[in-house]
Amino acid sequence: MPELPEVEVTRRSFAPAIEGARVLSVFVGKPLRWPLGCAPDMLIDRVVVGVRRRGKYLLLDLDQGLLLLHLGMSGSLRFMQGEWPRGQHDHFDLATTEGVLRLNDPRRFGAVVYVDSEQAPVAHRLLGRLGMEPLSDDFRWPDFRAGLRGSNAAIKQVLLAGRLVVGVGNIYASEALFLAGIRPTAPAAGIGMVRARRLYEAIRQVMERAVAQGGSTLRNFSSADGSAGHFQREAHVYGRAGAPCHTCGTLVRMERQGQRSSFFCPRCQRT
DNA sequence: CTAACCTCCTGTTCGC
DNA sequence: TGCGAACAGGAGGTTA
Repeated sequence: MPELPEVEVTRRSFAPAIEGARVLSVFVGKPLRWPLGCAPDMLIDRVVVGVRRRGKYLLLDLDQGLLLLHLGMSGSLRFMQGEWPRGQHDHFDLATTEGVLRLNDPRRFGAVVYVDSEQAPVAHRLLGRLGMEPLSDDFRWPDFRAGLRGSNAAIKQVLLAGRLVVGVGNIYASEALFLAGIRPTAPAAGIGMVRARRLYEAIRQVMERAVAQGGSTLRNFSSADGSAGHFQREAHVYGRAGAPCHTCGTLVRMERQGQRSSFFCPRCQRT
């Protein structure tokens, strides 16, 4: 499941190669989460100026307008030169002078949306409420601390909501909370200064480490050059229900929280 | 405003 | 061995 590290690793794996490319043709397959928002042929002859990321969205800047790409649950991109056979889950192609950017997404929770500008209503609806970027300088401790204080919801839900900090999905929320010694169900506002600070550091640390490891490949994630990630080998709690905690040996527990599974060590994460 | 739930989708896993 | 049910969850939308 692509979270921030997977999206960032994907971005880095094709951004330099696609920069300056001119669009030759566009293929749109089965419907994704939202419609493209323009006639596919309208994109022909546009030039890809750069690739940015905001939260889990990739922003493909064109010389006029931009494409918002989201990988959803099961999406991955490939960027390659030449032609290669399209599989049944390949639902979008952007063929350019430098190669073909192709979205593969079996479950089709992903999206490719064209907008005229980041200020367009559609873009604003999708991007406007996003929280701080954990890997950037705008991830500020005072703001994070204040955000926690302001919510009585369970800390894991606050992290997943993305209004305070973006990009933290189910895997990395569980891992960061383990590193900080905080139980996923703890009310955000009740977390003390020291542990809140530890969580702030843990989010940064786990995101940086995951990017360095190429993300997590649980089923079939790979970056746009086809390489898999390795962070899943380092997971302390995610997917380890019933296995001994790396720190204390207590068996890791899995509990439903909201509609999701949360993993934690009942001893290292007491409250 | 918040919080809980619903929804989209298909490959994989599980129970009988 | 087969087959349907349950599960996986990002995240916007809906409802209370």
